[in-house]
Amino acid sequence: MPELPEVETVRDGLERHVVGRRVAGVEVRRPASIRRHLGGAADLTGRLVGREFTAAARRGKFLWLPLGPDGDDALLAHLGMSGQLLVRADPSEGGDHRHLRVRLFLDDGGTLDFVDQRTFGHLAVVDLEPTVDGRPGGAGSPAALVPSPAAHIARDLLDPALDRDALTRALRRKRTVVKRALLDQTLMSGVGNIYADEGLWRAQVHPEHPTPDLSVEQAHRVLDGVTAVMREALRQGGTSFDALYVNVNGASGYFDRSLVVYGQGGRACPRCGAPVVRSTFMNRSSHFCPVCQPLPSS
DNA sequence: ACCGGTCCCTGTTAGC
DNA sequence: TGCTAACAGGGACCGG
Repeated sequence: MPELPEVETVRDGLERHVVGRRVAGVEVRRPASIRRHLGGAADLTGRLVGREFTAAARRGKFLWLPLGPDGDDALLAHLGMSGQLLVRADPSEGGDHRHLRVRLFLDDGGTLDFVDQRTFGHLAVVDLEPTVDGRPGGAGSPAALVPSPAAHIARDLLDPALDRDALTRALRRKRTVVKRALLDQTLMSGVGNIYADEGLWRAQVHPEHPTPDLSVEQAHRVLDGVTAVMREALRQGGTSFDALYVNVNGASGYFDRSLVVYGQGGRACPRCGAPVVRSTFMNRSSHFCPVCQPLPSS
């Protein structure tokens, strides 16, 4: 499932392979994949054809490609849990992907294909608006602009413009439990179920540790743990599961081999040997070591 | 304003 | 073998 490292891998691929190219046509095969674009397929097509992709930007799990020449709007993409953006040089070679939802024809004969099996992802053309702090909108963003539908999303843990001390304070002010806070995209963005579990294991903090009870040191450890695991995943090209996620050119990441707790229920904790516990929480599964990550005694 | 619960959606897999 | 149910989960949305 694409979280920050995977989306950043896609962003990097788009920057290298799509920026500078122009849209020649749009084919929407599944209207639900553009459900967030008010105006439908015709309007989406009208706002894309003839426009040039001038950059590839990202904040958390939101990706956008600013459109030239004006650069005050952008193609916004969210990959959801199974979305892929595949660059193809010649779509007539080989068959279309089974879950091809939207195809953008580029002016040099290639395509940018949006493929999404589970359909939580979407594309839209949206206006950009100024960031509240005047800093660049996110990774790869050349301007202090952010897509309107992503303006409520907080900066992510790898963003140089992130105020880490303010985030630590905000985290401890929350009246919830730490894993829920990690997944709250308005507090910090980019963290999903996988990296939340891995980061909490590193920090030796229980997923249901109440946020107000986190010491400053624990809060730092949690943020550092999540940041570190995402950086390592990014270096390895993102996590991949059963080929659902592939990067912009179709190459799978391989960080899944390095996962310590996620999906490892019953396996021995590499730190202490106790069996990793899998529990259900927030309609999601949580994985943690009950010995290394004890709940605080209240 | 903040918080927690629900639902959306589809393909795969486990279990009877 | 064939069916059903569980499962995967980001984020919009809504009620308290």
